[in-house]
Amino acid sequence: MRPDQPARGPRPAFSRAQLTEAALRVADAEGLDAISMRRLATEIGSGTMSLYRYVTGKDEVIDLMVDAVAMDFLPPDVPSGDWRADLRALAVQSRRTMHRHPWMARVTATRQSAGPNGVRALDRSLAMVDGLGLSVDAMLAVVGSVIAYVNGYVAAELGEREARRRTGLDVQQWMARQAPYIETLVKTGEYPLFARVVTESGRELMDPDERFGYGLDRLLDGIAASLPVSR
Amino acid sequence: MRPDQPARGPRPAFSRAQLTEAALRVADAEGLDAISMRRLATEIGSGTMSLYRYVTGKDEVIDLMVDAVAMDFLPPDVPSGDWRADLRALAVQSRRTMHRHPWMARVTATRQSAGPNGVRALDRSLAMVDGLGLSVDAMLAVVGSVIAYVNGYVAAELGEREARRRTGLDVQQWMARQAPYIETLVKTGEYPLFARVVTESGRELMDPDERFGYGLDRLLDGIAASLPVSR
DNA sequence: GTACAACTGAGTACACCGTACTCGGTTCTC
DNA sequence: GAGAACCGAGTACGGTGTACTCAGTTGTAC
Repeated sequence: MRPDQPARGPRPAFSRAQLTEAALRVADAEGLDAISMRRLATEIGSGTMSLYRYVTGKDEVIDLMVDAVAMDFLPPDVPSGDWRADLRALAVQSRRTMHRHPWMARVTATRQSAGPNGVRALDRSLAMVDGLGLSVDAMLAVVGSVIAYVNGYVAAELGEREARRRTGLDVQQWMARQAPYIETLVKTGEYPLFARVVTESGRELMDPDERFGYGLDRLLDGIAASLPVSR
Repeated sequence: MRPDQPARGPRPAFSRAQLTEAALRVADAEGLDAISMRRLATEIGSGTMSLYRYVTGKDEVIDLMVDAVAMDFLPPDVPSGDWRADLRALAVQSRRTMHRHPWMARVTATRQSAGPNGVRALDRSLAMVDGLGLSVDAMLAVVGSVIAYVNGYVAAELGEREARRRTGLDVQQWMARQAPYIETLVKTGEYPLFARVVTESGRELMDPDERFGYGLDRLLDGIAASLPVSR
């Protein structure tokens, strides 16, 4: 990493913080693909190559974005004492944050956040399950499995939304476009259960929040049952 | 979709199947980013734009790839009767397949596979938990949560590997490069549990397979406990 | 047997992208 | 005031996806 304030020379025209702020603004509004060095430069009012004075490349921009957002779902400093409530809140909060920053899921799925905020978040997450009689390794496995579930669930959730957003169609139009294909699939008779899902989903089943909570609670149930001393 | 064999005109020089085969070969060996229309064209020995006779665009190429691989982890036609063993096998098999095709996790995380093989896989997965007294909706939630966990876990797993692969360093060099940064984090004393992870991970804790199985079993435990009639 | 329509592969061109390298001008330290 | 250090910007290169055009080939219908 490069120093934030230089010793000599003219004062920088902007800061890394402003750069990340601009990047977040663009990505939140138009998706991750809208981010390019040229775009960020015009957004910030500077030359394209000037950005490379502040950042080694595009990858570092994304690292900065991730770490900035990581602050948003930083768990509280000290655990409440109820590990289950804490883990659940962590999951719900993570999902909420990823919904607010839809590009996030695509990134965190592939790249672990090793920035200061990311490490702090991990540390506090581990603290939630400390003192339950688990080894450090088991603690990692517990926290990791919850995070894996959240990331996987939200990624799938946002995948569909992203696909829709890219085509520029609204929900109605998009479903209308998919309908004939789904119809042919159902008509083949080869996918009986899929067909049941399609026909019964008319009366809107579980809403997404509920479904997310369902799997999460099953996971937490299983973790609770496996603790050395049940609490 | 366009017809596979045209009525009139010269016989096509290649087929969609050959195109997907080439794409899979490239992606498996060099990663998803190595795939470009120009690259695929030279790989197949044709002009770049000729590909667009077979495929609407790059997105469809990837759809075809996903559906081709989906065949690899197609669950058996008829469930064994042991839903838990079936779901577990599905998860393990999915993970194995994604390891064989490392680009897969990045794609399935974001885009659901709606091709024929993908739908068939979903259908058979649902069949595993049919007849357990669950509503179609609950069945979707159960299967979906397992898939979410697998996708999330494997994505994280492969993210690190991908990052390493892109730098071209082997495991030793890569860890050596990260070491000083981790050291400084530990030395701050602000991340006590993270520090414990680092210091205790010297004696190689759980191996990845075990850790994957740990979270998976917790999830399945929780699902089992929530079934209307325990089996 | 021939005309014609359909279809083929290939080429050209455009608007993007990330970033290596270079240069003149500004500002701080000594 | 002299000089080093650092700034912003510009140019250029090799890549990307794909819209559009065009000559050539092939099957079918008469």
